[in-house]
Amino acid sequence: MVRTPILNVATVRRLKAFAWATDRQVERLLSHMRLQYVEKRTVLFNEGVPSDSLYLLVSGVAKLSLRSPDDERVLVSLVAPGELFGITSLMPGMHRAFRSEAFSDCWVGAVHPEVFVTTLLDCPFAEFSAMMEGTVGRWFALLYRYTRFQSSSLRQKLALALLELAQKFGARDARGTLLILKLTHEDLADLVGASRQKVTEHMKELERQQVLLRDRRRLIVHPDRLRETAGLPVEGK
Amino acid sequence: MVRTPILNVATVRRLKAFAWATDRQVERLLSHMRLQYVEKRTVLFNEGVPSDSLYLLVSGVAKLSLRSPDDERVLVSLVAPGELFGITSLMPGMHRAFRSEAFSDCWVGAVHPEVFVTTLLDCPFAEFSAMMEGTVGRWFALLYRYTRFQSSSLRQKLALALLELAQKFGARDARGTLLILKLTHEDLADLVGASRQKVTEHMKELERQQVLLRDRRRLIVHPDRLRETAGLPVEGK
DNA sequence: GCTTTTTTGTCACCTGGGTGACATATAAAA
DNA sequence: TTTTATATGTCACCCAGGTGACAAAAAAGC
Repeated sequence: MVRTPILNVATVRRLKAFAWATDRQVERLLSHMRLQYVEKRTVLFNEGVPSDSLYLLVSGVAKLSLRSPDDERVLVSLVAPGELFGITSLMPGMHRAFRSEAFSDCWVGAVHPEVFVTTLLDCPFAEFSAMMEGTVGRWFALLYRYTRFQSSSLRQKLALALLELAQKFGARDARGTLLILKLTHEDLADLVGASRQKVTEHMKELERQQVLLRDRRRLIVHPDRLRETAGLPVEGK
Repeated sequence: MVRTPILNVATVRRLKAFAWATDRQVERLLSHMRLQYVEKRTVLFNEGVPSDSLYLLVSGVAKLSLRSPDDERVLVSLVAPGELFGITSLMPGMHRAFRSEAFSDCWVGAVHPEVFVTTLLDCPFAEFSAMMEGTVGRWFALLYRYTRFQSSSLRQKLALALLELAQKFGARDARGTLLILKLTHEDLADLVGASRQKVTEHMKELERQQVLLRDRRRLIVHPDRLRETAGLPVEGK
């Protein structure tokens, strides 16, 4: 059996966690923290599930990963002792963006996000949470896209980028979603990190496959088919 | 000359900005907002400069980009009307991560981050700011790494990943920074999205170039040289 | 209208990195 | 120790995507 570590203010300070909080705040927070032992390779939470806890890594190394279209694991990040993780729980109704599992045997402290916020910030959780969503929510979406890029072909990257654009700049249209934006192939190339020529080739091909069409210099995309070519689960099936 | 748009509560609601805020809060916020016209291609802020304003895109399209090692521009994201951007200003002392420029002619509203937080959240800016840093700061670092990946060779990606690991898991050592972590080449490959074999080749080469060395199964890296191979500006020059 | 500039489409050719296969070295288990 | 499993090193071969070059088509100016 493994010895349970002592988790008090001094330990927290050594870990350099919650550096901005007062001793009193840290103490209160610790009194609400459930300490748990997680054995190497054990999954703490899976991507896509509702997120109801915030975690502090006390010892060991945790791992955040993502399942790619072709069913490979992308290692997104390794979490070091003292780091907070599982922060999707700070945004309202947001599901886990990554899977988290123990990279080595770990001790992890779990708190309810409400307790975390109200203890350290003295402001209602709902307000803080909405604020987070409104400010960093989109950045999170960006991170999500970029982590997906990692294991994607150019075709898939294009589809992902176009999907994001459709969400931001799309207007419903009889033929699909119209992008109210004049984009050159070069812009798209810069966005997905590819050469202009290859983007032209793939766009032609996507057009041929009826994933998108062009009306003069405006794009009309078909989000469902884009999701399919991007290797994402298609909505409603 | 261009007509100045009217920015009132109704407009804000139409833009779906600050959806969680009350009318009163939005009104107060607007009274502190400086509206400005930004002509296509004009730079609003540059990467690396101190960040003292938070922006709301009122109309037009803004662009966030990044200069890569080989001096190319990576287009990180296009900002749509109603989006907040420049959110590094919400974290204490953080500099701009990206350059922002007008992709088309834009109207932009600027506020001081303090005003933003205190108006919408009723909590001291310093506390909120520290909280943001402690929770989403690291995610921002991740986004930074991934956007850099976009235009990097495998060698550079490896260097970037190792640098991040050195920051998180590094311990000073006579010979450099020791990573207190047992990593296989396969782990590294998953982290940078490459094949195990190529990682082995590049690691050998980095070892030959004295960028890193190995003591049994532990890595000792030389951060400055890593920064150099990653194409990042080397500290202190 | 005509001219100039920007964007698109299509080549042929090159290269970084993926793949499979295998030998060797190192660590863990017995 | 010996055995077994896991990691590392190296190769030959293939392919997605980069590069340069140039023609055709659209836009933008005039």
